[in-house]
Amino acid sequence: MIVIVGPTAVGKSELALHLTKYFPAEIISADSRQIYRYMDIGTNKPTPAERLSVPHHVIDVVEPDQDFSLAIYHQLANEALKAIQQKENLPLMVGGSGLYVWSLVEGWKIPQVPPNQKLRDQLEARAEQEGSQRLYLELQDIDPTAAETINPNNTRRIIRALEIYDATGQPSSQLQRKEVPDFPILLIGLTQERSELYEMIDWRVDRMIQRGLVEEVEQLLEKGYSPSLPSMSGIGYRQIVQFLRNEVTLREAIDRIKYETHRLARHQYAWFRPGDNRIHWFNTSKIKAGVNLTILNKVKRLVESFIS
RNA sequence: GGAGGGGUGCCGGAGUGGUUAAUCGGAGCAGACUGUAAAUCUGCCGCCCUGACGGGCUACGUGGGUUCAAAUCCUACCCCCUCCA
Repeated sequence: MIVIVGPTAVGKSELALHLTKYFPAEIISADSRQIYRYMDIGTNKPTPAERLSVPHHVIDVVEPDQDFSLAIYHQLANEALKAIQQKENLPLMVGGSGLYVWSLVEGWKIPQVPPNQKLRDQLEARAEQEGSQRLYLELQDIDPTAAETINPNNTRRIIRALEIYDATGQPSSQLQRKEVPDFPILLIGLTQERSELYEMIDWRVDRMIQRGLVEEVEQLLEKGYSPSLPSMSGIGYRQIVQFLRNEVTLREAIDRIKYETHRLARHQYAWFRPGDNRIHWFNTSKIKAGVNLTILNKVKRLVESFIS
């Protein structure tokens, strides 16, 4: 499997599409937002034409009001992977959702404990009243290892750890395993100087507006999707909803989308570190239109030697 | 021409004599992460020295002044905004 990682807007998809011209590849998306149907512009999904020319997996897999999670992603991506491998095509994973990427690349075994909404509501209410510290103390008691890595203020993660204990009687830290995949993986990372990346992001956000992001959000609202859904809380959607409710001007909404996307890019670097030597990094700084020929050729050679 | 309001750190915006390098928000920087992950959460954030404690320097439009002490009071000047004409 080839995996292309990096922050949003560096040109991962573009590079991937170029590669599919030279190799019989199919793309597996590792993007936590492109999974939602009807959310095309704001998530910068590949175009219908692109998706017609190359099979794309794990895109448009759920309705905006359906639950999604790492575990579901893990399963879908694994199924796609097996199917591609059976066809003897080259699986090409592309995406910026670090959690999703590493879960596959490192072969995480995710604790099979689906969300227990009743328990969650209950614990959330308690956190509200008694403070998350109280829950944290309980977690320390039953799962000290997990408690060590969870901040006492991070109610959401405390609750999940408690939820796992509630369901299995075991500390979540005991259930976390890795099973390294039995096939070789080539990791390619794209990076770019920070200020240039921010410019690319800003440009792309402006284009999303031109392409009709506001209308896309209006349509989602018309279809009855609540702004409080996780899907609608994604960057671009949340801010446009605020604009449509007259809480901010369009100008402000656009600025916020840009800033939030900058933050997203920074967070993505926490998952894909330029110092991580498992990743073959390519710097696209100073290159106007994303991926240029030099980099494409280098990557091509790398892939060629990898598959031979 | 007349009346009034205001100039604070990258931006917005508190603060009206000392405990203020200056609440808070944004931006920026750094980090955690195994069923919400574009989520949730954490740290830093004037400059210089220090790993940290701490120390030094410069700061609230500009120049004077009052005071032991001023972003906060007085004064002159510059600039901005609103209303009336």
